[in-house]
Amino acid sequence: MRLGYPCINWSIECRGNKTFRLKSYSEKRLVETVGTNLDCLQQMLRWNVDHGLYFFRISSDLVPFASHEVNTFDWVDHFQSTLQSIGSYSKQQNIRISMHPDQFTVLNSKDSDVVNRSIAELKYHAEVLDAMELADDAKIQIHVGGVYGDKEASKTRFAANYKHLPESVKRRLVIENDDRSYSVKDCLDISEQIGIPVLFDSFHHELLHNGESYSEAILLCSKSWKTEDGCLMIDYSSQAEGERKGKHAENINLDHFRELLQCLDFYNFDMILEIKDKETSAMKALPVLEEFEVEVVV
DNA sequence: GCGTGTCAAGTGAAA
DNA sequence: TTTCACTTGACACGC
Repeated sequence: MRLGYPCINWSIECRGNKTFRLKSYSEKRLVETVGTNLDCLQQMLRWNVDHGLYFFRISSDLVPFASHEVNTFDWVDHFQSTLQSIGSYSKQQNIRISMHPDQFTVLNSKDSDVVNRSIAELKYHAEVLDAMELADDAKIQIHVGGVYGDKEASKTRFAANYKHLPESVKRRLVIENDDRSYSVKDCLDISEQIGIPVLFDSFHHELLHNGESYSEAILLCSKSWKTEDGCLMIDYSSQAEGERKGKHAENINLDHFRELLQCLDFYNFDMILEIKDKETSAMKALPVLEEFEVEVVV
């Protein structure tokens, strides 16, 4: 099992998700920003290896406006050697990489413009991982999308649009259960139709489910991952105390984390902690895994 | 320098 | 009908 956190490391000086306003777009600004972000990504990965964290989600802001029409710059070519070198380091260290396009990526939208922009965004994410020369186990995770008053039709539309995606996206795309529309069962229905792996989000599952235990849900999701996909990916979080339902915790609740681990029969998965203080919580979670004698990648 | 309104993009629930 | 939340932070304008 590998443990990680998303996008930002607060312990080091730099941020790997620097961006700027569309109004101030220029090729110079883009090159500077991407250069800074890649440099920081390298630093974060090294920090992670030094601290026993071998799973990392790269920020979608790595290349600002990557799928926007304003951006005609061939950033893949320009940053090829850097991307390749980061990818090579990741493979050498056995680091698992993922990405999570934001909420504007809606593959099952009823608006074809939204679908086309979503596909462009997915292509960008695939380009990053491809330029890093990562294997198919480096995934791009998205939610199923909107319901539009008819969930079954919207699931079918997702499956239909998926079939038209370029191969570079298909081999990396996975779907994740969300907290208000598409449960694990809904995702598995889609998976049965098109063979897409289902990423398990434990917090969303607490908020929206069909009565499956953690253990049952994880086993079911796990089966949707083929050998070349790598092991199941899990997103973990817990409720922020006294906050709106569904809000992610500021820091890890170790009792809650132990409760989840106690429910499980096997630990053959990689886990991202979606908790606000990022690497700090991940570092607190590592010793808990030891309590459960989970075999952690080192 | 600092305070703060706003940022490319979608959807649905809450206010 | 508008605002808010979503991995939210931080850019950049105006003083």
